[in-house]
Amino acid sequence: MSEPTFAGRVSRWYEQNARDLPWREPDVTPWAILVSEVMLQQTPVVRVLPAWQAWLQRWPTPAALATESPAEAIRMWGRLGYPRRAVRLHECATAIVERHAGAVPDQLDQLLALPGIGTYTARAVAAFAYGQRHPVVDTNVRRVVCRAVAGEPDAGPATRPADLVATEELLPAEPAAAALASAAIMELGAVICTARAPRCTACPVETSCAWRASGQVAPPGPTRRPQRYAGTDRQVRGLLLGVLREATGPVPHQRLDQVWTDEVQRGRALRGLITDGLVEPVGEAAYRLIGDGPPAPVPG
DNA sequence: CACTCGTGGCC
DNA sequence: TGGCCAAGAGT
Repeated sequence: MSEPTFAGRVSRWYEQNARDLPWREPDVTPWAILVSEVMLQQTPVVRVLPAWQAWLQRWPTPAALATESPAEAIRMWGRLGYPRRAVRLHECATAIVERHAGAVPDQLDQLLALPGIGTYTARAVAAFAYGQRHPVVDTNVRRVVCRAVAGEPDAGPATRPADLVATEELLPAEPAAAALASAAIMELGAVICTARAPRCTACPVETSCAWRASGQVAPPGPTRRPQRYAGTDRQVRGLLLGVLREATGPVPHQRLDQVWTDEVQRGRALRGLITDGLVEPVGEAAYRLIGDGPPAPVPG
C-alpha cells in the first residue's frame, strides 16, 4: 500500500464524521439535491434544513413547481434571503420541463444553461446527484486547497479557473470516489478548516498541511470591504418584499410607503424588485408578487 | 473585475 | 453591540 493521498485521507475522515444532512441520503432525487444546492447558496445549513423539507414536500418534482406561480415560490422561500433565488428556481423548474421533459439534466453544459445554476451548483449536481468526476469548488473548498496545498492563509473572493484546476488534480480517477472526495473536502472546510478559527488538531490532513507547516500565518487584513446592511437598498427591498409576501394579491402603494420614509430610496428599491422579476405593478397604484393572480391588464 | 443581492446568529 | 459571516449567481 502506498501513502494515503490527500483526498483519500479527507474522504476517510468524511465517511466517519460527516454531518447527517438529509440531502445526503441515498435515495434523494437529483431535483432535491439541486434544490438543496440553490438554497445553500449563501444561506447557512441550519436555516436550509426545514425550508428544504417543506419545499420538496410541496413540490417533489420540477413539473410540480412549474405548475404554480413564481409568487408561491417566493412565499415558500420564506426568509432564506436573496429571494431572487426563488424566482430563478421557479424558472429553472420550467426550463427543466421544457428542455428536458421534467428530468434534471446530467450534463454540465445543460445544467449551466439553467437559470440560477452557476459554476458551483452545476458541478455539485453533476457530482452529487449523478456521481460524475468534476471538481466542485465553493468557498470552503477554495479555502482548504489554498491552505493545505498552497500554504496560503486564504483564497481570493471569487472562484477562478485556476481553483478548478488545482482541485481537479486532487481528485481520484474513479468518478464515484471523486464525488465523495469533493463532498469530503467541502465538509472539511465547513466543519474543521473554517475561516475564523480552524480546528487543526481535529484535522485529518494536519500533518501534511502546507499552511500549518509554514507557521499558519494569519490572513492579510479585510480582503473585502465589509458588507453593511442597515440603511441599504437591500434592507428596503427586504422590507417591501416582506409586506408583499404576507399579502394575498395586490398591495396599495400607500402601504408600501410605510416601510421606509426616504421616498427616493424606497422608489429605487421597488423599481429594483420589479427589474429583478420579483414584483409587478397592478394598475396605477398597487403592486404584487410576480404572477400572484390573473395577468394584469395590458395597457392599450 | 467589482458590485449587487437578504437574513439571522454569533463572538 | 455591531461587525462579520454562511455550499454563489448575474450583470
